[in-house]
Parts: sequence; C-alpha cells; structure tokens
Amino acid sequence: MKMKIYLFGELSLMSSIPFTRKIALVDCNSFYVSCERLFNPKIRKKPVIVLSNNDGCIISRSNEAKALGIKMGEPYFKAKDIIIKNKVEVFSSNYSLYGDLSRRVMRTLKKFGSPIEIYSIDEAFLDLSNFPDNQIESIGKEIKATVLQWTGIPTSIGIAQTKTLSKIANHIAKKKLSGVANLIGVENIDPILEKIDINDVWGVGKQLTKFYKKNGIYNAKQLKNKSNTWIKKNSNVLSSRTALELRGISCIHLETTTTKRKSCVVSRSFGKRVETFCELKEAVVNYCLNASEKIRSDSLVAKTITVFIRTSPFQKNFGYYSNSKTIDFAISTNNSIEIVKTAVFILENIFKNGYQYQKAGVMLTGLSNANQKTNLFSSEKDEKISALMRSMDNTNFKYGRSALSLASAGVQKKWNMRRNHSSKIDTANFYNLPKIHA
DNA sequence: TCTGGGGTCCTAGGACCC
DNA sequence: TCTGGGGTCCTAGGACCC
Repeated sequence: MKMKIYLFGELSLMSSIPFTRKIALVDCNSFYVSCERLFNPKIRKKPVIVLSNNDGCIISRSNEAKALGIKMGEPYFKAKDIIIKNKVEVFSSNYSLYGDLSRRVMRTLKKFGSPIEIYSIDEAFLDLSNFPDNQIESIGKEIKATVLQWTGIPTSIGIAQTKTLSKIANHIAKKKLSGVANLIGVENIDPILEKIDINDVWGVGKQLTKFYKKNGIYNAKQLKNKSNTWIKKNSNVLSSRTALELRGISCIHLETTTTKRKSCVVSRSFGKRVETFCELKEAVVNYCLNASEKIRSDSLVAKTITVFIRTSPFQKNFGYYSNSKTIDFAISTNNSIEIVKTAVFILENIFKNGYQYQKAGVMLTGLSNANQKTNLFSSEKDEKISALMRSMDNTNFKYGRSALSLASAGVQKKWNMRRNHSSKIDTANFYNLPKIHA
C-alpha cells in the first residue's frame, strides 16, 4: 500500500514521495539448539533438542529432530523412545547462555541503524522503510549473513508491510534455502495467504482457531477477506487488528522504546514433589528473593504480592489442590525482607497438609518506579534497608546469586529443579567458559 | 517416575456512585 | 408496594505471545 507519512513526526517535512512500509522480522532458527551447537560442533548435523526447566518439555528442536516427528512442547518422557532410538542429543536449558547470545544478535542488528523492536529472546522487528523497494531483499540477505558471521546464529528473515504479514513472510522464509522471504511488491497476496493455516497466523491461538474454523475460516486469506464488522462483532478488537494487518494496513506499531515491566513472576515446578510446609516455605522464600532482586535491578517497587501453590494437574489419583492469595503492601516496596515476610504469611494461609505439591510461585504486581517518593513516611530506617538491599545485590552479582541470602531460604533445597543434561557453558561467567585443551 | 516459565492485553461483570 | 439508568473503576480470568 502506498501512503503518505510524516517523516520524523514533523508536519513541515511531510513527504510527497510514494512510500511503502517495510517491516522485517528476524527470527533465530531453533535458537536454543543453535546456541548449544555453537560451542559443540559435534552436534551440528545431528538431531538436537533443548528441554524446559526441570527437563519437563521439549522447547527447541533442530530440523533433524523436527523431521523425526518430535513436537514442540511435548513432555520429554513421552518422546524418550524416539529420542533414544535416534540418538537425539538432549540439553537442559541454559538461559544465561541464551540470554548472552541473544544480546549479541540484537547488538548486531542494531548496527544496521534502522528502528528496532526486540520482540523476544530470539526475534526482532526492524523497520526497513528507508530502503528502496527493489533493494529490500538483498538488504535482508545482508542482515542474515552478517548475523551469522558475527554471532554464529542462523536466522530467517521475513519482510512485508505489517508485522503480521512479516510473521507470515518469516514462516515462508524458514522453508527457503536463502532464509529470506520478501512480500514487498507482491501484487496479489491472496495465493500466498491461502497456503497459510489460520492457526499459523500471529495472534490466532487455539481458541480462535476453533472459533474461526467453526465459521468456515481455515486460512489467512479467508480471514483477510472477512468483513471487519463481522469480526469485531463476533470476536474482539485484537482479531480485527489481525485481519487489517493481513490487508497491509498497519495497526500494530513498532515499539522501539523499552518500557518497564508491569509485573514480575517467579515460579518453578519442583524436582520432586514437596509435602511439608517447611520445604514449601523454603522454595517460596527463594522465589521471593529472586523476584525482589529482579524488580530492584529495574528500580521498581511492588504494590501487591500473590503467592500460589498447586499439586500436579496431571496426577488425579492424589487429589488436586490449588490455591493462591493476594495481599497489598501498605506502601509499595522492593524490600526482600518485607516481601518474604508477607509471602510466608500468605503461605501459612493457603497451605494444606496431606498434598503432594508440584509447583509454587510468587507474583509481584502493580510495579512502579522506586525513586518516586510517593509516601510521606519514608524514614532513616527505609534508607538503611535500601542500603542493605543494594549491598546484598552487589555481593550476589559478584559472587553468584544466593551468595548472600536469608536463613529461611534454606541450604539443602531438595525441591530444586532437575537439570540432568546441562552443557554447563556460561559465556556470561568467566569461570564457566569452555576449556580448550591444546 | 517424569507434563516450563514469564509476560501482555482485553473483557465481562461486580461494586459503587449519583 | 413499586424499584431507573448511566457512568466509572477495579478485578479475575481468559487468550495470546515467545
């Protein structure tokens, strides 16, 4: 679609040149697997998978693993037969490694100087509108080649007029040898959209897929051509945005500035079932320390805390129990001690004896900037506490998380996660760098 | 035996007010 | 005994994303 825009947001510079919005989605291929392969050349051509926390589910698969029929999100134990039979290489997830490599990829993308939105650990949208239409494909290829050369991570790039279309272009790029798909300048997009299943459209999940199929919409083309009033009436604004985006009308804008988070959750499944209050408390205290450190590092304070516990929803023979409770702090806080105290109080309230707990979590919500002195009662004592928190964070940064902790956090941590397949590579920690033997 | 974790946004419905 | 209408704000739950 050709349209006029205001360059740099200034009316005086209103452009009269025909202008096409060109959004690229850069997506790292099998990102976690690619990270593991980077430091382990022996697994380059082999089927590889990476497991979620606790070695629970399969969350990243190499193409070879996909070809074996291993599904995304499948529980590990269910796929074990295929995995053993085909000698699939298995890794526990190693988020500090993936986070570090992600930052390298994003830094590389920023070098191109276009507006960028870092959308997730392995994806970024780039606004390439400044480049002429006829150069766009080669720009895409250049980006891909540069990221591969500088970071070793393979990517796929889809380019189109809207984010939703660039997602589709990326979907197509994944199947191309070049790894780049460009929909800019395509006269009739319908034959392309017709081949895209409705559930492969960005923003269409399980429920919407069910709803659309019931109404005869099976692919992206059918959604694109459905009347907007019908969509709005029978679904919601998000769905109508998706449909407009399929038509090339941009509704979901590039978010180039990072906004502070609005909530912070720390939750884990246990390595083995937990039955005693004491152990559950240990876990919750640890999650609190983790969460409060996170919000402090973002200079945020929390208004509300929620604690939840539950047994496994998959083991019906033991009886299912799940409960949570939320409490407002008198004054927003990021003080570990206060957060822990409140969480333990909640836990005492919701804990019931005689259950095998599988998971617990802590949620800090109503986050706001810590430096805004909104209360009249801040005192010298508060200053002392923040100083204490600061030195705790500094020490833990230097000597590893939980070097300094609270006694109630425990030391045994029998409930801790299973990680039986860790590559133990940590590029963010000097002492864990891979050793090279000459 | 073993089924992840961390986010955001939207909406319906209740509470409350005039 | 009858029992309006409209507005705002908040929250819980659902759906989606990676």
